[in-house]
Amino acid sequence: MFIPFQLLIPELSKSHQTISKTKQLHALITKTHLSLDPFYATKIVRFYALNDDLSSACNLFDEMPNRSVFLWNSIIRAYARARDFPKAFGLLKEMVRSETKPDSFTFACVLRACSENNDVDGLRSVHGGLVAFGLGIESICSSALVCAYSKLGLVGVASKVFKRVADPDLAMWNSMISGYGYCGFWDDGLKLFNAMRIVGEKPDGYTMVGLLSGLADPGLLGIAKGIHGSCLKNSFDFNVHVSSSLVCMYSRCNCLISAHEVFRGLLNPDLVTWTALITGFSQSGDNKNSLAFYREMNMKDVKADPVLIASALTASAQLSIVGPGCELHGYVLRHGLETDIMVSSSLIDMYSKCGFIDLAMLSFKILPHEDIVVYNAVISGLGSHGLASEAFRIFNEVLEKGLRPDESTFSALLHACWHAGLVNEGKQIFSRMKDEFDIEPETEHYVHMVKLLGMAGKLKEAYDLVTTLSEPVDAGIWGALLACCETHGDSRLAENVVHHISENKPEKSSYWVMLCNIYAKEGRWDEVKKLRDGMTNSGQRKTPGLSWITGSNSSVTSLMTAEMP
DNA sequence: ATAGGGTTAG
Repeated sequence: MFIPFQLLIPELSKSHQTISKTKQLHALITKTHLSLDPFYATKIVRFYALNDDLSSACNLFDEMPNRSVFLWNSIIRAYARARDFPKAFGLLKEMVRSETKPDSFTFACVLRACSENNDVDGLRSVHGGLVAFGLGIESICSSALVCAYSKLGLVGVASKVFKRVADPDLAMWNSMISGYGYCGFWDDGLKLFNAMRIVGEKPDGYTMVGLLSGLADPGLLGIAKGIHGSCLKNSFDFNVHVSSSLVCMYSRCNCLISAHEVFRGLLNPDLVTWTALITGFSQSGDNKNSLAFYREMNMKDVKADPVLIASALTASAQLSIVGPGCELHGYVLRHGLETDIMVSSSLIDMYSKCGFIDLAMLSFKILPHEDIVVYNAVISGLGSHGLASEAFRIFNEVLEKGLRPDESTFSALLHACWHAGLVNEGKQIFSRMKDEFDIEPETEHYVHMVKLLGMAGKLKEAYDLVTTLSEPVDAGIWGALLACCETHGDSRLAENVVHHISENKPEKSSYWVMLCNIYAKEGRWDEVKKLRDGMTNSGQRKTPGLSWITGSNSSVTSLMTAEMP
């Protein structure tokens, strides 16, 4: 097939071309010397980018003697979208030195790349660059800056940029409102929303989504309902993004009844909305309903994608029933999703949480081993089955591959050591994590260390480790230590720990119950009675779930109701 | 002539 010259312009005007047509168009403009005009090349670079053939796009770009802003922007955009940020950055630097100067669109594109790449330093330097080109208060650059800074959590800097813009347009208002939303400053978002209406700017769907995205606490349900009402009044509930945000927001606020209500009001919920609902139920602990909704969705003509499959697999893992997980595995195989990172790591996690570590390993073995997330899933699976040496073998594979372990990798390894009672190995990996890999231990790492040391009877060492932390120490860490005191019947240390906890979190009655248990073991019933009366008087009779610390709370309940000798 | 900045699940 050959493209005649008369068809060049019509073919270039299309929005998409196959890779073979793109190559023919490329050849055609080279032969006719139309490649001297960057207009044609710009179109073809776009086609290459849409076909994920960046090296051909780059060859064409390199051949071009004249490069317009359009041509530069399209090649930079192509690399930025393909997440080859070093190349996109390099091209921007080259462009700055060239005769064609970057414009606001060039910078907007690179700014987005910085935020997707979590590159704060890059962001600051691009910010400096665009100011040098006189684009510091230009609206496209400013809204891109506000978004990029807030996505990286620097909402203060974002708001400084915002305040310098004299007459913000709708996109600018929206960027700042959703910026506050990402960072959880819903109240600042709401203030800005009101300010926006005072100056007569009409909000749109983006504005509402931005406002909703900041709400993630059951305590904010009143505010949430208010914003929901305002969405209804303005008919924004017909916007799929707004309605899906409403479903997510109610799920985050743990109000699944409202999430479900909003969902049921939709004529045609899309995949995103289904996922919001299914994930919402799973995250609130109602995994049965989560899977029921997944089945309901399958009856309709909505096709699940990797994100949804991963979420449904997580729900099955939490139920520890392998049946639905196997069904999902079948779907994964039929649709060729088994190499997707999210899917495969949840599949490994599901099989190991359901007790089938061999099936987890089987899913792992067929994968191209190149992502730390998948390794973390398998290390954590092996560890929770007591197979610590296997877990360490996989860890060494990570290092041999040149992959960088992250905080979850170490969390999984420490957990593995705890399961297998490998105190020295645990201590060793804990220091390597800091010294060799430069990862600061977080609460979960300390909890694992305390459990590891405590279970081995090294209560004093565990206590010393906790006291090296700066106050306030997370109550979960003290709780883990207290559980170890309970196992070993060390009431002196337990009293000390409870004292530490009650300085920060006096309302946590479960810790008092554990101390109560320790006294009971020692037969100090007078102490038990004192504690129990004290708790009854302060209305703290109910014991919240302790399973995450002790593995079971049945002994606690029986003690609290038992008659004392 | 050309595309190019702001939103949603995980």
